[in-house]
Amino acid sequence: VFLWTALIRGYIFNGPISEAKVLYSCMRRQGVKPSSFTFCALFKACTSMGDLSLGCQLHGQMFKFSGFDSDLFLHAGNALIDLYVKSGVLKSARMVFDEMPVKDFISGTSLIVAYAKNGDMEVARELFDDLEVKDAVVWTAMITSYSQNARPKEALELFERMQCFGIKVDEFTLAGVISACAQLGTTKYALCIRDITERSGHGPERNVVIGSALVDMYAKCGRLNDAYEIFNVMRERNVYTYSSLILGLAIHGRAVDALQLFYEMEKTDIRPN
RNA sequence: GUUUGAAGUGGUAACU
Repeated sequence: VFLWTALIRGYIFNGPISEAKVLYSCMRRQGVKPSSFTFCALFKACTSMGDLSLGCQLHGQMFKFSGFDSDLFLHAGNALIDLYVKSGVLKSARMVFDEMPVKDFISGTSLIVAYAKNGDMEVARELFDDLEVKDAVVWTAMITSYSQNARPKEALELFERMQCFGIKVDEFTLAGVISACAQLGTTKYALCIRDITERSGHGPERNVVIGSALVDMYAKCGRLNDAYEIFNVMRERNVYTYSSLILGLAIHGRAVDALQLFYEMEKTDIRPN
């Protein structure tokens, strides 16, 4: 079973992936019992091929070989959840998750993001609260989910808790939090988050995402001079950066400046969308 | 005294 699984993985890595399926059939014909490692590899193959129905078949077969240690089943379960989430069958993904004796934040994060994208923040939050161990990724996923669902207060509330727990904040977290501050449109949070950003070492000079988010935030707060200041220190800019500042100028009655900036953008190789 | 094989990698910015 070790060799068969290794071979299947080889085909997933180097292709053609469809060979993984053939190998599994051969393996079964020879009476070799697949392990949790085998299923893990196969689910991964299904995900890259977009073959949901094969995944379902294998899911059924996996029950016949129960008796995997629960900590080994974790990996296969996560791979299966990944397949279901990416195939858009959230219900099946959730079923697998609920039936896993040992869960972790890897598939937990996938599910939280999937529910949040459906606008189901209550379920997402429930999953989040139920996770016994949380890392920076799942904290960030939950915070940006609130942010993306136009619930900035909850995003900031959670961010505060994250800091209390001493979880390390990175540029992904900051992007979501800055967006939340922009939605509130008040200077109160803006200055505080600016400070946190500076201290984090992910300043606008080097990071175009953080820079654009800050430009947007200041623009929404009506602090256009600060927005310009950020814009000017940025080494790299993109269509988000320009759009954020143009919009900020436009909604604060500075139409001429907005157009002026648009003409400047046209001189660069950044194309308007 | 030391050392041995295959597995899940999820979260980021504007407008609409």
